[in-house]
Amino acid sequence: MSEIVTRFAPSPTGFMHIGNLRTALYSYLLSKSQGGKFILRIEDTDQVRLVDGAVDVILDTLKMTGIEYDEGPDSDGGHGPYVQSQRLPIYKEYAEKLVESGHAYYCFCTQERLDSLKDEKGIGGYDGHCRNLSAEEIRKNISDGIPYVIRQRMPDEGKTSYTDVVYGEVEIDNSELRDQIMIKADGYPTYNFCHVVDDYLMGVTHVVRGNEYLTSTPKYCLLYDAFGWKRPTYVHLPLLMGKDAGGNVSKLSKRHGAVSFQDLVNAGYLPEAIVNYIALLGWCPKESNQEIFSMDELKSNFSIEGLSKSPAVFDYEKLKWFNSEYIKAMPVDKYEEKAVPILENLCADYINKKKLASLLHTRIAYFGEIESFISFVTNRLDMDSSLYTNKKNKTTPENCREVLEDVLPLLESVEDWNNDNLFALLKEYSASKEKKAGAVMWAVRIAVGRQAITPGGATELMEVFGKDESISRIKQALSELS
RNA sequence: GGCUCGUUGGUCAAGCGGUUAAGACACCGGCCUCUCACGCCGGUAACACCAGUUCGAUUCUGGUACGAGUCACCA
Repeated sequence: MSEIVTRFAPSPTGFMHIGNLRTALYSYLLSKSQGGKFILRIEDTDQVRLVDGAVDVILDTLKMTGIEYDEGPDSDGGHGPYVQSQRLPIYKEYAEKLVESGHAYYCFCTQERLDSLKDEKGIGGYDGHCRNLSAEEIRKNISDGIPYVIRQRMPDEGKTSYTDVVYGEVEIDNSELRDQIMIKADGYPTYNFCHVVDDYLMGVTHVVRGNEYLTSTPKYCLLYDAFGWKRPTYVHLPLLMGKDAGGNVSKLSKRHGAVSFQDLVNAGYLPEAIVNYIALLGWCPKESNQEIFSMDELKSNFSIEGLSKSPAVFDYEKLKWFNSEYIKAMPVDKYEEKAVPILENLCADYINKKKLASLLHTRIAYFGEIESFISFVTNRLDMDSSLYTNKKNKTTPENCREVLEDVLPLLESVEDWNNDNLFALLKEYSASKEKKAGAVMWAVRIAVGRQAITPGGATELMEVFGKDESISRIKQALSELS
């Protein structure tokens, strides 16, 4: 059996759409699950849409996600160059071959004429106007400097079909196929043509790509046939969808929120969690209900039979769950490496960041969420004394005030200010007064935190704030209660 | 509009002729607990519709509806 070769062929648009990343992932996994080869190719033939630094975005993303290519722009495997704009002579040569064999032809039609062919809905369709130009006319037009493109000649009748690995048999009437442009007037090839040439020349055996190519694939099959090349195996993937506020589903785009890999990383999602989640959007392991997968596990578990046919809606809630699982699984030192700097940026010097970070560890779904959790730390919030009322612990503003008065001098005398000592102290106090520990804790927690729900209990909060700030907050609370 | 593909709970998704139709997220209860979170236990909720084929259809076939993709000198 010959080796499987797959590729990822993004356009350098400046950002990595999450759906595109998933395509890369599946392409990579398909190859690596079988010990095959994976190629990265940059499709930059649209000179109008070139963006500076866009290739770096692609390279960085693949690096961060652990999708490693065997051949690519910066690692030649003998099939280079891997950037299409550097392969222009190759496309020219192959296009000419097709002209010679009658599978393609020169077209000199103007944009105006093409536009006039479009219907009221703006749907175009070339009429084959230049199909049968004589050699004489072609020579004259070229020497007159009339711009031209090279078009693929589609069969007039019959059907073209192929077997897709996930969708099965796909058959299209040739009458549906337009004489598509292979080489543009600027001399650059179109995707429709050059990806076929490249895939063949680079030995790609399995073409993995989005479902939007399902119906144009017959044209590519015809190209393979015209060259006399063996067609690759096609693996079309269901699209990634987004749901808007109104509940409408459509192709995942910016209106649905953050959709680029970089956006998600910036929001504080971990690359491993993102990869894990998108791997499961359209693929499911066989004979297992496992959901948490490392890249190595994905490689060994991936199988093409697990691919789904139907589009999947990207669910930020589920992503959050994956991310929180990954955060919780982080070793403390690694977690602190990420969380503490964020807190240092946000909090005053006297705040115990490590402690705060540890309180947040099981509470945040992504790192960008930290800020929203700690407004009570960075400010003394406005509060209402009704917060002191708690039914379960039978607390009221009045009895909380008594507790705080009792407890203040006790706290002031604490030398070693940490959670364990503080907890023991308050526990002892509550026992001596025959109060519920919860009632004492409630009073202190509200006085110090100044909000109903806090990440952490009374004594944990006090450790975070340190002695001076804690005492100061209790004094303020007392003055507000009198 | 033509063509192509799709349709299991709100979302992801197992199932591949006979099942009490898995599991996960979300949601709702309960337990744990210095509030919340974590953790644990439990619950609500689905085969788009109509015909066939069959002893028997969520599973096979056809149609309908709905959704999506595509019809560029973009990929």
